Amino acid sequence: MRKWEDPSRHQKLIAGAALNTPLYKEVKRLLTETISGGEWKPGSAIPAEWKLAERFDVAVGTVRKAVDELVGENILIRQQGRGTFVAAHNRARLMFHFFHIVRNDGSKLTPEVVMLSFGNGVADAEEAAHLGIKAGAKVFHIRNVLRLADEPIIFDTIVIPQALFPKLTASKVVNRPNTIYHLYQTAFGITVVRSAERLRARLADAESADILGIKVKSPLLEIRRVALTFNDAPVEFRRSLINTEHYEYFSDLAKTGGG
Amino acid sequence: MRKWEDPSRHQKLIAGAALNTPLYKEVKRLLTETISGGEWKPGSAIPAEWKLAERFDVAVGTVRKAVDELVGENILIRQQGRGTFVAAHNRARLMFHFFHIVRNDGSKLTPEVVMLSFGNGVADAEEAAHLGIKAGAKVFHIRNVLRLADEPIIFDTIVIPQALFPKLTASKVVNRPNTIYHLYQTAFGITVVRSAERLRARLADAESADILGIKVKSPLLEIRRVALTFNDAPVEFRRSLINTEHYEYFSDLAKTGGG
DNA sequence: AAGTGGTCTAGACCACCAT
DNA sequence: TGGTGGTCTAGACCACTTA
Repeated sequence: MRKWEDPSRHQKLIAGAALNTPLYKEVKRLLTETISGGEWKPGSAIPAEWKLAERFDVAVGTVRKAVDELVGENILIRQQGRGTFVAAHNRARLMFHFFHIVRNDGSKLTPEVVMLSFGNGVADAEEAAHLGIKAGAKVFHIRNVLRLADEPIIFDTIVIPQALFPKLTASKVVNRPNTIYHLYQTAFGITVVRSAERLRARLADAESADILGIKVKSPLLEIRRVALTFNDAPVEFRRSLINTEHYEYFSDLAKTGGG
Repeated sequence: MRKWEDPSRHQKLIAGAALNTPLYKEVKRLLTETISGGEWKPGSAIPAEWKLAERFDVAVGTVRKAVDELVGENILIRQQGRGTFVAAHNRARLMFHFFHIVRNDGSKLTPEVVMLSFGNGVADAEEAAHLGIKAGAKVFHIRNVLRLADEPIIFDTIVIPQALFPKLTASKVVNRPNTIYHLYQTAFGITVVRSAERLRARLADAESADILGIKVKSPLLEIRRVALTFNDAPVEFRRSLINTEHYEYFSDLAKTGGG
């Protein structure tokens, strides 16, 4: 009997998943687990598709469909002729997927990050809700100012649970050789895969006006971002205040799906 | 000779397309042309996949890959057991893909649209640039206030080229039975398929403060949206001013690709 | 030349919908 | 019961990278 003639192997592979789960969804889940479990490191290649097909005892086409979705979610990266790689955080990736500020003329600049403070603290109600932890749980608060073209444009407050980032110190943050998401990934094994953002307009208070070098009551764009890892588990809550006099936030939706 | 043994038929189908264009991209282009050309109307089913495969002389899998991308771009809608349909504009579609305002608690309300004015005019430099027309070209200006929970929250100014919407009148806009994008689609054959948005914070001037029932110099979120049809051709430029005291703009990126 | 992903084909069977 | 999309398989060949 050839394998596609055996109706039970599908259920065997699934082993506890919901009934009627497509095989490729199950393969996708196994791939995701293998990545988040650390068997394949960020930046390295995963096995060739035919090897994965053999390992999971499915057809190559089924593996391809699973990989297709993970590529669409920016978790894997395909390179024709080279292989398929686990996405690693670097400046280019951060700028492309997580930095949505452009100058009025549409050009995109890389910000210079200056840390203002690093502190131990506890989560307030809002922070706790966004991070899926209890109010009062220990967190780190990191405040940065982001400079574009030598002007302070963005005032960031980052909140992360101490439980996820044990023994993080200010010096580790300041002396990181790469982006902070790269630090999360390499030092704590936490990969940020997507984010959800909420935006509103507000007036600058005394502190943010001082930091951004503008007048009190100037208009500011406020972004609240929750950064998520696999299975939509929250990792970081970030509040950004942006002086949009010469910069804008852009949201190009769709365009993800096709070519 | 079986058809997959004939290496020339691929180039035959492409007929002038760039070299090495994948077949499914060509099929996608033909599907898009057939839709925008009006052979298949919004809301109606397109032929079954095996019929399309026969019509284009390709395998069903190739048709599926082309349709996959158009589904990802919200141009086609698949319904298992029923068929594949050309996406039609309606309230649900508008709310899901083009209305990104939620209440602070995350709930989404349907706005009540009240038209303030409808006028002939000419495009200024900014409007012309966004619409891909010449400054001074004739446009319609439509101003609306959008009410949520009986409060005026959004002040919209819509700019559309008269060349694309000949003989549009205020009464057609006011008496439309459905959304304005549905009107574009049914009365002018123009289907909005996606949009690109830029956001910033600004202070309310006298007019917007009056319309939104807030104080002058209150903070407002400004959205500039360009709505696009097939091949990214611009259709509408819209400037929205939003009172974000109790409402927010949300941007959930990714999540498009996978499930 | 060897290895990888990208495309294309062909056909089986399943799940769902309308009738 | 017939028709549709959804899944899965199997295998061919192409395009690209690396050595």
